[in-house]
Amino acid sequence: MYDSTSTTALNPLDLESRVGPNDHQNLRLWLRLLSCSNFIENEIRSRLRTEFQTTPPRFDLMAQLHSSRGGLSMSELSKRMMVTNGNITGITDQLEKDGIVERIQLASDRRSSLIRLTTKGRRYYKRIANAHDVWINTLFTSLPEATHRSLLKHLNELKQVTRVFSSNSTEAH
Amino acid sequence: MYDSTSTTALNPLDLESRVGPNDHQNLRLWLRLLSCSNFIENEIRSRLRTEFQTTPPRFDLMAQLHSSRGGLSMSELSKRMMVTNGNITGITDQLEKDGIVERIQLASDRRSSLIRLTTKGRRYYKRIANAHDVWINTLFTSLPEATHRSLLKHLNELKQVTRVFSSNSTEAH
DNA sequence: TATTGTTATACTCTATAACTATA
DNA sequence: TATAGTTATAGAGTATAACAATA
Repeated sequence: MYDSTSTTALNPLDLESRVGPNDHQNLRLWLRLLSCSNFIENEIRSRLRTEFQTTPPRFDLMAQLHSSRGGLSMSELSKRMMVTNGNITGITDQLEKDGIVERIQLASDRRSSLIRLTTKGRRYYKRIANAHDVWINTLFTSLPEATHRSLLKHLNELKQVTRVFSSNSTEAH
Repeated sequence: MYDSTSTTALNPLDLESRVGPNDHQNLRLWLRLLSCSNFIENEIRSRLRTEFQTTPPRFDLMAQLHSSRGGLSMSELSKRMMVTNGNITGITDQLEKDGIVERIQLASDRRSSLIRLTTKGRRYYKRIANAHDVWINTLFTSLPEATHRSLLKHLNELKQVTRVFSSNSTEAH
């Protein structure tokens, strides 16, 4: 049974251990989601650090820039990464200092600038992204195809549902 | 419209936007999982802060203690929360200073101590946990029952799969 | 020798707000 | 007036390692 509250070798004590038999199914689902996500994120954080001396936020910023060849504004990065402008400035400063990204002044709006990967940055990003792909593929390798498809579909539903919720309560932070 | 570049209201640009058409399905699944989890976690972090002046790690520590009435050792907390002993010491210090937890010296092993919620701590925890339940229930409320069940089941599979992976490569950190 | 927990340190991320310069 | 981005600051989490006390 996938949902036993007792602990076996396959159900180690972790974040989810805090749910009791009377807890809501919603809480149970949330903790399970969180513990999956935290676990994988910790693995990745650790490898990014030891193998590439970088961090998830920096890697995410590079990935966002890589996926939009023309570059992105600070505000756009801020929205996508769901952190404040000030924090984007900080991460961008570090990456710029290392020659990985550059700020391009815009003639059209002189308040704004476009952030882009440099050539060096693009090479650096690709090396990390390749390793990252291997990590993820290894992690997910023995997940059955049907489970994979189901998760992809249903997590998308969850995403829609939570977005709607939040746009009602915490509009545009 | 919260977004410009070719995105519908139901698919806003976010972490997941960085996947391109050629990216692996595994990467796609991971980013979807991460963006669900981050989004909910951000909501909760924000509410814990503004409504209860606390943080997810502190709340998690309290929850772990609450679920095991007798209390837990620092090492046990460290394992469950997947952070180092030193960090558990820090969080415990803060909670102890606020009178929420207490350290109980053990006669059986004088190196170790048992961390327990105080009476005040238990009351405080219950207030937060109740609010937390409401938040989670609200977030998940319009998720169809079948989707819920499917996610619960398949996330458990994912959990097993990733655990196995990690115990091969990073035994007992 | 190994384990429990503490201390110290350096770094990063986060949140908030005041500020500038443009629009 | 509103927006883009910067600066400043305080606080928290994280990783690492050295350490003391005990097993």
